[in-house]
Amino acid sequence: MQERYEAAVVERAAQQYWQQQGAFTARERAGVRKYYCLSMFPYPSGRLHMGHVRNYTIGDVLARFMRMQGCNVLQPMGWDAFGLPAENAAIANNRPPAAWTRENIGYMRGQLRSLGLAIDWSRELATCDPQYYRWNQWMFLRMRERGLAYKASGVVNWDPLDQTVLANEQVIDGRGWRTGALVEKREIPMYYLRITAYAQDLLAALDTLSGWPERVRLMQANWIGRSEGVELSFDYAADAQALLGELREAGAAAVPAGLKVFTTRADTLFGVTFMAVAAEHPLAQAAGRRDARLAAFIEECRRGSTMEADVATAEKRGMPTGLHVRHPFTGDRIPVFVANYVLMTYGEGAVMGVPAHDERDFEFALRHDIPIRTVVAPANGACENVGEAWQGEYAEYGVLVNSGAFTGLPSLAAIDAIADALEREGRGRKRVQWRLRDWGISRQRYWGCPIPLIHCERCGEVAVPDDQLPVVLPESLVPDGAGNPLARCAEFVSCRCPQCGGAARRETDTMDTFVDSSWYFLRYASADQSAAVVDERVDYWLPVDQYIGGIEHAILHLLYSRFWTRAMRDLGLVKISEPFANLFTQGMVLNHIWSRRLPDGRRQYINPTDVQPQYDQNNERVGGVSLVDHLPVEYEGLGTMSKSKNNGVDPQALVEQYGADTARLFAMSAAPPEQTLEWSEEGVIGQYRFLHRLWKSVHDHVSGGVLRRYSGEPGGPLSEAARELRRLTHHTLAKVTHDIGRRRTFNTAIAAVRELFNAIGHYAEVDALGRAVRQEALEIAVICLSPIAPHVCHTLWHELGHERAVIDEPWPEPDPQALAQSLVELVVQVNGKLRGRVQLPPGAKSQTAIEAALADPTVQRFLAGKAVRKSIHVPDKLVNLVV
RNA sequence: GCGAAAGUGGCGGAAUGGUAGACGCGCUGGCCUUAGAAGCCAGUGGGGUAACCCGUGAGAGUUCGAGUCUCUCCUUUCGCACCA
Repeated sequence: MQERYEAAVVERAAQQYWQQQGAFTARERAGVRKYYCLSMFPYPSGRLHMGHVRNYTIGDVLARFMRMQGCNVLQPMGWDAFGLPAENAAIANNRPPAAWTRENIGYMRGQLRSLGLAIDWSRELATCDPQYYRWNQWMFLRMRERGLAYKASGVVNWDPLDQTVLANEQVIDGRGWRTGALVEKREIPMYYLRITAYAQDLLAALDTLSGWPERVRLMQANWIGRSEGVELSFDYAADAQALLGELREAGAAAVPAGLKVFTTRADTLFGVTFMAVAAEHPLAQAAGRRDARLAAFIEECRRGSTMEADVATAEKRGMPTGLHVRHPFTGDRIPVFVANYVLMTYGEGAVMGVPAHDERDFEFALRHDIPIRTVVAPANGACENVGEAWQGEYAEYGVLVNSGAFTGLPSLAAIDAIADALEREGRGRKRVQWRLRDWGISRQRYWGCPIPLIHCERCGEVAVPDDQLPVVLPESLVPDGAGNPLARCAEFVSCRCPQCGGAARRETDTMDTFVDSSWYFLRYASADQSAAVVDERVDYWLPVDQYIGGIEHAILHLLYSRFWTRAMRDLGLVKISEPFANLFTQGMVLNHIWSRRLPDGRRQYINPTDVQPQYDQNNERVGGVSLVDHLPVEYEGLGTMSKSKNNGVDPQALVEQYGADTARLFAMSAAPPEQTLEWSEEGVIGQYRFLHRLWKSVHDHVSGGVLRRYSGEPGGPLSEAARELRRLTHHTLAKVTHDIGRRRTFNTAIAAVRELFNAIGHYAEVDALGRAVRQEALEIAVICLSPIAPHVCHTLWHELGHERAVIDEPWPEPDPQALAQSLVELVVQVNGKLRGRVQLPPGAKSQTAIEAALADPTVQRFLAGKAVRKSIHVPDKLVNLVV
């Protein structure tokens, strides 16, 4: 055996072996438990980043572990290849996105291979491949036939200079990223998928996803946002009626009969003192037509981005329309305002304002001098103070006051009574409101899957017939940032109408890339099937047994995939409803951020590898010096690794310098996988050293001759040291099995193996029996580590005298005999504080344990003169004496 | 703004409601070496000669016992529908 560990040699040999054996090619096998292990596929951005390394290592550890547990494992890989970054690169390099994307895939595939992942590469797919996206188109048309896909108008970010639609990411502080122009909201026609038809199912089924993190289920439930409430209509007062009548005569579009709102707090109805409508609301638009100041305000609301975070954090502003509605019970005139915080996309685009019982309405009322009417009092009777010296709103449920016939009812009963009364008069009804909106999939962008529709002047909108699919995206175009080059590509746009054969125009919008990623996990099961989107093999492999990906996908991607799977189920294509049985959400990878301000005011970010940090007396980074130009740089704290902050670490350099096993070991050991991981060069070196020591330890052991591991056969009694090493060996095996298999805490599994390894280092028995015990300890250490550092363990396993590869080794069971102990230590507490320890045989009775505890001299000192009032005994663990 | 999570030594982190700080990084001392690196041994939360005392973002509460459960607050991170 070679004396020194050489990562490059070891890793090349192991990877070659796996490839020659076709070790990770998966086949359907009856009677064997299948395990479909999937990490979210990468966007081919150019190079792997540490987040990828973390993601794919987690998946690989589980895949290899489950294989050794006897499962038929499938671990595939593919490319989420359509998207915006390719267009940005195309603009920057003046090259088509296709070329850039395919080059990146080639490079990153090599990087993934160098990590030694147990992937079945025969199923590789890329979403920009026409043989993949044709099925996007095919399924879109099936959904359209069933009314699951439809056309409607939607709001987008519009750059008035570039005359182009911007992604939210391209809006920076309300301005276009290239032009700096103030972004506007603009309505355009687009296609939607009716995800809301599945809202109830998507919400209810969250309860069945026991293999998902609770927090993800909560986030999805909140996102879907079911709320029960009352929809009611406020009649227009004379002023509003007159205006709307004028408009009607002038031939304006249909104007609704009353002002409809949705509220979860119908019990506060008598406290309504104003109404607020969104700027896009028809009533606001109507009022704006005769009031220049109002029109200017509405115009102002139109500026800014469509992002909800921007809308919600913007200053709450409003302006009266001068119009009024009538209260449904009292007939009071209520003024209508236009407000920038009312969303046209939620509910009816109008809300009733109850300042006394809603925080936002309260602030709005103070600013606009609107009366505040208390109609709900706390149930404990302290109602007389409410409504006097106003400190703030009372937003809780209570008992109704000043509410006509409903006065005295508790809130919940009042909601029912008010809903009933409204319904009798035909003014309202109870209904469920969802926060979830239908999924707009149209993108006015080039590098995506074409929407398979044709616009014909005679026949209208016509579907591309199935036998003409796929509608292939021309790959030679180069976008320039202004509009969609597809729309300027005559060969693509001009076509024949499939119905009438006349000249027609092809739809040039492409699909949201979330469409591509909403079903790729199904395609892997039958990746070579050219006649159908999926075949019967999908029933064997699906659902995914373990899905692994970043927490940032907790809502959108996972919800869209759940929806898409249901849509496919209802099209009769798959039998499952839920695609992912178990979900694991990994944390982000962080690194320090360093920057400095350039003379022209821009901020320049310096890669942490090029910075020598300076620390204050508390050892905190306060600043640093660039190693390149020796000028000072400022510390900005930790942040997720990103191109924009220039704080990424190139895994390639890491693999070249230390090897894939070290990179994998570091990614798994530095933090629990669900939490953020802080990059640390020192931490990497620590793992590298560990592999060297492990190698040397095996080398020193086998240089004395390889022998069969101790397995409990007679051969003379074991020494105390040998028994202790065996106990730790099997304890470690049990812990690693539990930590990888159940808890998924790879960091503690690695720590346990290191503990075992430290004990092996201190173990000095040299006779045959003693060496057999060390052989056993080393073998189990290697097996335990093999899913995480597979290359070095592949070689070490052979060196320990095995023909069969470690990946084909069954995962061992801990030996209960080795684990048995003759004495266990119990902790003794007095009033919950640690005061002593006693040794007892396992399973000692409470009385025995308490007597032993009382006999301990330190314990006695703390008990002196006090009576023991109570004693708690936790078997084999602890005694607590209460005095 | 709304939704979700996280805060423990100098640092990353460990701890089924039961010994706070496993394991590692860093640091200190020693061995080895011509020297350095690597390696090996020992030590390493704070205070105190010691017995002990204090310590898990802040404040309350539940409990025999709280880093862990509950509430309030503070800070940080993630998501908010056209980044993927």
